Amino acid sequence: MTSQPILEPATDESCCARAGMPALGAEEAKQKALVFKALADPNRLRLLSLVKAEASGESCVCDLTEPLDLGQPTVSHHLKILVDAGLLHREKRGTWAYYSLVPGALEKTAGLLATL
Amino acid sequence: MTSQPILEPATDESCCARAGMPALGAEEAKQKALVFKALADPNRLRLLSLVKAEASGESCVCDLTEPLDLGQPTVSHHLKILVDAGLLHREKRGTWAYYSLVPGALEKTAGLLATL
DNA sequence: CCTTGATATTGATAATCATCAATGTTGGGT
DNA sequence: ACCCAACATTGATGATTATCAATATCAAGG
Repeated sequence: MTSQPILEPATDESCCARAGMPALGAEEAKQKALVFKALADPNRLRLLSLVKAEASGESCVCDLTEPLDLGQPTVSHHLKILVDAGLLHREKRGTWAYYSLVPGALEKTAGLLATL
Repeated sequence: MTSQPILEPATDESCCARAGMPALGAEEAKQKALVFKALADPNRLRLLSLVKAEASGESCVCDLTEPLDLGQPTVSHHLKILVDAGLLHREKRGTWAYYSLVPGALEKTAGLLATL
């Protein structure tokens, strides 16, 4: 059940980020921290980098397992975390699962830092 | 001893980030992950936000303890992590310790995402 | 000096996390 | 129907981590 993207929760209740509030609320902070948690692991950063570097824009798990020197279940686990964070998109075609960057997700994450 | 800033390691051996390398190396990834690890906690995000929101640009620990509903040692611990990551600057004046944003650190962190 | 107040550090504990081995699932070929 | 290949899930384990209580440091005032 743990599969709702964090980065675009399909809108909160209010339309835009808080107007002139003094500081980050507890709930907002928890949401934003989830995205950074997804980035807080070297192997996940490398996964993002590998997917981004792929000319076709997408990579399957088998292409990502070897360069990271990790087992396939571990790679799948990391990819799931990145998908749940809204950073990667997963598309299954046949036996393969293709992962690609969610367009604009990295930029949006960078924006989270600006609106702290 | 764990007090070297990550965000500006005073230069690696080579001058600039890798030129046309296919993907993030293991060592680079570990360094970048350290910064995101520092951001991967709701209370630390709120600390950054509180410091940023302060008109004077700096906050002492006593001002940060109450709004987060955390004990003073815990806040000090989080602040240390943010300082070690190169995000906050600490200046001790008298009995108080004043924390302020390192200029450009958040922007530089955002840049890390662009150069994945 | 002695006390007080503001922070930092240490030690302990419960929770979270990264990893792997084993197993489950599912789609394509024979 | 059967098997194989690609991927996901589960369970277990060792390593980090967030937190607090207790204690240490350290500067300013009396």
